[in-house]
Amino acid sequence: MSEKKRGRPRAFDARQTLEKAREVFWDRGFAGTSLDTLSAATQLNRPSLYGAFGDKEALYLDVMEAYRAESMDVLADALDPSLPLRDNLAKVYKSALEIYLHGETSARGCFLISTATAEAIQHERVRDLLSRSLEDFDGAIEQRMALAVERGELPGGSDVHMLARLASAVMHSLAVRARAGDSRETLEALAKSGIDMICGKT
Amino acid sequence: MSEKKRGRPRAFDARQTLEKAREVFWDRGFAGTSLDTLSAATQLNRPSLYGAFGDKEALYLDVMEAYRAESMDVLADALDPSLPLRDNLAKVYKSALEIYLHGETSARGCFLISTATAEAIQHERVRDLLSRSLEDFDGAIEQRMALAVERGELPGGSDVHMLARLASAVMHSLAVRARAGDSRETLEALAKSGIDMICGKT
DNA sequence: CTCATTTTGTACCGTTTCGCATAAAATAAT
DNA sequence: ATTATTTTATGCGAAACGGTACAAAATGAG
Repeated sequence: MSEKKRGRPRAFDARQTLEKAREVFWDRGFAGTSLDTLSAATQLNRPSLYGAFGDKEALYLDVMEAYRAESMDVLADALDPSLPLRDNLAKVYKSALEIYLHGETSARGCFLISTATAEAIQHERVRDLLSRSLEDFDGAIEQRMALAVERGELPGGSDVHMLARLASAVMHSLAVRARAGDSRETLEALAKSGIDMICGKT
Repeated sequence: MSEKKRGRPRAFDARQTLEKAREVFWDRGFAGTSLDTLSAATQLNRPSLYGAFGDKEALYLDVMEAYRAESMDVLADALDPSLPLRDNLAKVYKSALEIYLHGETSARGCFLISTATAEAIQHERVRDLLSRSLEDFDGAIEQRMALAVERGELPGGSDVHMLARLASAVMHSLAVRARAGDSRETLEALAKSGIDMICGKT
């Protein structure tokens, strides 16, 4: 690791650059973001962007992948098996809303649902990465729910496959509604109802 | 009505033009669609588009509004109060999937969720119309559910406000997943689980 | 020091973009 | 027929677009 490379050293951090690029894509979408805007936001001129990430689609895919990976980390955290399933779901929705409700002019919602869906038809690789992201999310929740059945937190014979996808469905709705401008209170109420519906009303 | 106008008559039908424009926006998103593409799809040259609808954003808003209105018609149909609530929801999801799963290269999902969310931050009027569309949808379902409580289809004291929003949440998820490429079978299974969850299992 | 290698910054290229100016065409009113 | 009015069609123009060529700058290797 970290063998010193030969030529002129980079004057930027790739990770930070991806974060800056994500901010812009998040607000304006993929097609709505120009390389000039990206260049300004990242403080990198276009040739440097190309050298480091390739063309605009490749950069966008990198940003998507980083978002997916971070989301899975946050999810894994929220699904801590030492907590009750109900608390797990509450943490999942709470951390999601923390992300969705952040934004400068208006709440930005989920990066993938708000921007990748728009490109999913024309850009197959975007669609595939979006699809994989949704699957991974469902899978992690399902895994935790399977454990909940073993422990008796959920009734034996529960369809954890579908329960997990319903839990994700509530998240998808939170994402869309946040982007549409719904208030935090409204969204928290939906999250709470979703938990009650999945785990039983106490 | 239909008083003959003075000048040269239009050689196109505004309604059909909006439908053609919608196809293009649906596949490519708002920012990803150029006026040339719209012009080709609608068989109208740009000045005619401008004369009839205004600029690209105004045209997109017209398309959005038409989609919203049609969706509400389809929804009203599905919510026919002479049917059981369970059948209503089944029709709602079935008719939604009919729309979401149509597409040339890939399933297009919901026009609003797939394309309007991307623009919602930068274009306030898009965000507002998106928000109103979601509210109207929720409201229509809630109204039907209130009736269901009166009739004893749902337990007395049911929180129809939240139940309706959970029913919508399943739809939002169907929309996102359809756009991501999920199969019809997968989506129908989610719809069925959603109905069971809301109306009770059987 | 010299050279190879990599990144940076400027400047540019060809294309596409949105929007409009202008004139021709088609109709109703007079 | 002439005029007023509206739509159509061609085509322009300035700006923005994605992408790259090229030279200067900054490092390690020899």
